Amino acid sequence: MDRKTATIQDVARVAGVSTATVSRTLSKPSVVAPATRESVLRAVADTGYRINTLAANLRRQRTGSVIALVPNLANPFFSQIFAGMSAVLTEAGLGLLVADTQTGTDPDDRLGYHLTSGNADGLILFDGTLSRDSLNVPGRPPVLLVSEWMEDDLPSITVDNRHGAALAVNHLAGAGHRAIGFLSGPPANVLTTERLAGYHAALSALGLIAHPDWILEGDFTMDSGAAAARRWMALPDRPTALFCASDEMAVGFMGAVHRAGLSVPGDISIVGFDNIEVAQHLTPGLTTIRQPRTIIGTRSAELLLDMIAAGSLSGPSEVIEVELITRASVAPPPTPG
Amino acid sequence: MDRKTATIQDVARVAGVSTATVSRTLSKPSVVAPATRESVLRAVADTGYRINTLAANLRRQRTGSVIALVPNLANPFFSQIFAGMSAVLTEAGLGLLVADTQTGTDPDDRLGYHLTSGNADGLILFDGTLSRDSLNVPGRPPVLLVSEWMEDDLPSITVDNRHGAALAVNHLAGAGHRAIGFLSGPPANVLTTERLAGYHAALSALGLIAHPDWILEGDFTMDSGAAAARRWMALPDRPTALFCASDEMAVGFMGAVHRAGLSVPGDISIVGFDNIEVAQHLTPGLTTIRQPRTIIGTRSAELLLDMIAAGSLSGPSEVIEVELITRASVAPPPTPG
DNA sequence: AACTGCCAAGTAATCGATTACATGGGCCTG
DNA sequence: CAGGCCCATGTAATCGATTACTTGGCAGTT
Repeated sequence: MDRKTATIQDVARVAGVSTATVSRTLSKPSVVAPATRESVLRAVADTGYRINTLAANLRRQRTGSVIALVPNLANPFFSQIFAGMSAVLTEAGLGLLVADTQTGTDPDDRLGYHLTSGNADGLILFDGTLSRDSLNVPGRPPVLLVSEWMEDDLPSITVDNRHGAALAVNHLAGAGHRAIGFLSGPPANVLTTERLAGYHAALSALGLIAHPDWILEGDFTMDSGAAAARRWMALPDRPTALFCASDEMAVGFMGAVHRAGLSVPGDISIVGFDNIEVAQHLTPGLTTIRQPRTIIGTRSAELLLDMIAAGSLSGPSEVIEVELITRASVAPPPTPG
Repeated sequence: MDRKTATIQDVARVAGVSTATVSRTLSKPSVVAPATRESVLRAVADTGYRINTLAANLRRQRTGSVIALVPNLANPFFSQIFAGMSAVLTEAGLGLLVADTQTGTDPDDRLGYHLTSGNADGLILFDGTLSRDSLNVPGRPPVLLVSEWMEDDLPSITVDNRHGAALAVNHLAGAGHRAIGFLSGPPANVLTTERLAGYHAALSALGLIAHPDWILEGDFTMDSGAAAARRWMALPDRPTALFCASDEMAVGFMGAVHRAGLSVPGDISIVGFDNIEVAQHLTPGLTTIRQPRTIIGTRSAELLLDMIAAGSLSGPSEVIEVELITRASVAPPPTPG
């Protein structure tokens, strides 16, 4: 019936107290006398009062939300991370706003916009292609860098990409492969450079060589994996095993190989990275490096909440461990001849 | 340097005008004299002023955001829809808050919370399992039901599930199949009932019968698809074709069939529903019914924006067409003997 | 009885914008 | 030249909470 919802004034009137008392009852009940508290709570129930977060946040100089800024919202890789983040943030009374850097104009502008808009108490940034200079804005909220970052002092959450690459390479070598290729992401991408570095390091440690032709370039998408497969098949001296920097590329690669009448793992063994859900349902099942995405999400939210609570732009960084998941896409190399 | 960001007062002082003029310059520039406008804009630039959305929204009695409430944030099906929604909402100056109904307690409570919290100017609801009664709260914002709804007068966006099912069945029948099964979602789910109805209708129209054993039950997940495959293989009289109510289940089904040494489409032809990205990279490529998810997202946002602008709880509903995508998972039935 | 101290509750300033209404100057018209 | 109008701008109330500061009452102490 009542179009407008009750305000704190209404509750105060009904309970016969001041608005200050109502506010206190709701935020720190311990400081109000039990009898008063009860009558306020009853008035709240009677009026159907809901706190107006906007007004509260304005007064408190906060926004009540955190923005997750991803390169591309349509990428399902993030959804599971969002779920973890959302659970933690909701618990803390914060909302999760999502936005991507591809809508509209320049990605760095988008970041700058969100940093200065004052729409968030904190930002979680997934896009490693953004310029670090964009973060130099006065009065910006705390920012946590996730996944695609490395090297510097800004608070971040990453996974151990080098170790993951080493796990993959060692597993392939363990199956008997000596010609192990790498399907990379975009060259400038940190995930690419880290996984590539891990790949090289692991090969050297094994005394194997990395032929430059064996490094194929993709962009993490399934389509780019399929394209890489066509290049691989055209190679005069094909590697017998391939470590793919993402499961998506591995899926595309396998699909294209099959379509060409070749077999995985008969003609080429494959290890992916991520452990996306479909990996275990493929034929053959995809051996891969698991990234614990829910944990990445929850830890990100937790670290950011700490920074927000501390009112600090700096905070700890964390490296999350990865794990080899063995399935059927790896077998000994084909016996020549 | 300055910890605090500039307020409208600062801009007014620098420009030598009143705050009203600054506000007007920013919101409806046409009503202020060009000279004044320019000096205000210069002052804005000089001070680095950013409008405080919280304060503006409080005054305007709106929140500046829309909540998308999905059953499960981790489900990648939604991410592409989010992308479409976000693009439209951002354009309109609104933020997209995401939340799921699984975190915390009772899903209906979660919906109720978001309806009354006053944190959103509108809600987009993807969870068809919620009770419609939950929407009966006074003073709630406009709500648009997406995808998992049917039948009533509330504004909604759906796809033509029956027609999609008919496309699938007709395609299978066209390849020569007479024993066509259906792999459903949860029985109570509207998508299930609609697609099942379409399946039955199409079979009748073709003069084919639907054997009850040929209706397998899943829950839209890959795992449930794999489980269904095991039940299918145990069937004394297996259908030679299967229409799956989701691509995810089709993926799981195909995987399990292959693992058992049978072949798709050699032993069974399959049509999915959704056209998820991986469908075209599977072996064989999955024939499926495409749902235009980006369009679902953009249209949802547009319809909701209309309702918000009109200040109305009601609005038009829309049915979005689906399309058959032909790939290699359908072939003529195996010749008996 | 007077004084001190403390606890619960009230008063009112404040967060930063928007906007209804008031004002004043310039121009046009008769 | 007086009257009326309009346009650009200023004044100040307002959105709905939080919270620093103040007040008043009661208990305990001497």
